Amino acid sequence: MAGDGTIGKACDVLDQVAAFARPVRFAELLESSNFPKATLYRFLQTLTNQGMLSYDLDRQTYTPGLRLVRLAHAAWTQSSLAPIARPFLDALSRETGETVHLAQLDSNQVLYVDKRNAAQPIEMYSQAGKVGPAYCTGVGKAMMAFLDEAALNRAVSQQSYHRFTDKTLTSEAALRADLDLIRNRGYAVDDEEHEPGIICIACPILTSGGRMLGAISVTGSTERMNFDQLETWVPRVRRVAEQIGAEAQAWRFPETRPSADTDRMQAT
Amino acid sequence: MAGDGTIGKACDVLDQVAAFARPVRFAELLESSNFPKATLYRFLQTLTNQGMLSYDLDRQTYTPGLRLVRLAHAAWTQSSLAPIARPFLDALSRETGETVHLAQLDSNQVLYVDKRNAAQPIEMYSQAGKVGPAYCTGVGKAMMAFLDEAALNRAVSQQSYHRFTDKTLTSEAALRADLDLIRNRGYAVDDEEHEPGIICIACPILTSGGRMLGAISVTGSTERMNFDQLETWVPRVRRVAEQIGAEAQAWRFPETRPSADTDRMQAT
DNA sequence: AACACAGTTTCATTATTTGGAACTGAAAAA
DNA sequence: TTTTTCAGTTCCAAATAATGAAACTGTGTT
Repeated sequence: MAGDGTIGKACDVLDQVAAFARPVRFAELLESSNFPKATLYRFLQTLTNQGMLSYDLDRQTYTPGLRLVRLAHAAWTQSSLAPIARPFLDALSRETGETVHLAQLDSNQVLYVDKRNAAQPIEMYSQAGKVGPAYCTGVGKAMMAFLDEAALNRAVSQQSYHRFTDKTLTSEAALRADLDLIRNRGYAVDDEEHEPGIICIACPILTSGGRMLGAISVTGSTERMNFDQLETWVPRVRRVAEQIGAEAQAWRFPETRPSADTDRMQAT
Repeated sequence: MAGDGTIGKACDVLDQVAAFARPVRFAELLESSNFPKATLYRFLQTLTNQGMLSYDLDRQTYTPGLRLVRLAHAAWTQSSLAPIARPFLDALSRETGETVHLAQLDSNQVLYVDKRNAAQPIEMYSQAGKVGPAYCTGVGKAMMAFLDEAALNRAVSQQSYHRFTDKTLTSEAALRADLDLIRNRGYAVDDEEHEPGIICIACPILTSGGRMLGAISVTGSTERMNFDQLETWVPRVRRVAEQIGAEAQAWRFPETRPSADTDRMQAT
């Protein structure tokens, strides 16, 4: 994955800082990277200077910078399916009363780009941007199943196959078998493969040409329901996925995108 | 602002793509940048390759990439005041029933990092990441007023002073005068300077050492209230700002940050 | 068939990055 | 106090990567 000259290296550094998920010291980064001291130092300086990292002078620590938040807003608005999918997610969430996720694939990981939570309806951004494993989540498998062969091979080979529960698929072969099944029936299932007690169904979002754009899922808990009940929703979820796919295809390009930023700022 | 070697240029390109706020063609970028064709081309390739941009093969357009969303999640969680401020914003929003903003300064612009909206309580991430002008918003002025002299000079000189309404402060002198006032009384006011009908009060968030971290505001509309009513909330807002400042100072560094990622994923 | 034009590739030149090593300053150990 | 240690910082010749003018490609147009 690495290695586009200077820019690639700089991105690696960003990822590394982000990966710590807490403020990091120079020394810690030095250890976990394989850049020489001076090189890493200069990268950190430059990135900080650019606002891609932020440096706490007192504690001498780095964290990802706010400029990323600004840029991500644009990314979320333009590159993600979230603005298009929003009304559909709202509807689906209302109808099912369950947690609904919208995800896309990033570096063969699941990137959650939007969410509706049954219980606690706030909590949005804390989820958008979160990543998860692809091989043991409904959305992850739904997406992988509809990649073209080359991309699928890459994706499948890059999974970690960590055993989260005793139902987790822990081999490439098992995953491939499940993906074939998913491709045939058109939806994926997560039967407590990632977290005990959590089950879900997921449908891929595809263009009419068959290109995979993302996936949506409805999640439930085994305490409140079983699979048969959850699968009741499959036709509805599939239909929503189709609608999102169709809109995504149509939407792109009224030359100036109408108003992805939906609500008036009213800020101050 | 520009010019840290290759990395700086790459960041410029990212900003440029983001600035279009819609998918952009190569030619459009070429026109608005001053990079030579081949140079710009290679930057776009590399950034796309890294997931910092995404490229629509069909339409031949670039948009900011999803990797930014992933990185921003980390930035928001770690570098912003949002996780610390969350409960305070919730409370303030409940008590006042008005729109509440949390902002920080990024490139001398206001970056909204969190929000509670009176009317429509969802809508979070669409706001987090949005930027606004500093010289004509409550939070912007509250923050600028408490910058140290060097930073303040830079900030003041970089404002655009565009006249949004006939109450907008449109000169450096007028702004500086207002900032002095704000510094003395400890809070800022936006009297329809950005949008007609929208008024707000804002308090800076400071460390005990006086370093400015951000600001919070309560916004109202002239239809429903006047300034006297709104200013009733000043002591409360100031207190919340102080609490957030104190927590921010304390929080940073239980060596492994307890759990910035608050809620269980339950994803799939 | 000829043209126009957006997008892509090439390659010798130029400028930047690189990283070993030496330096600094503050804090811990003697 | 003096010495040691070590994280963080600076330096500079060598190595590498970025540069950009110009040539090319291929798609869609006159």
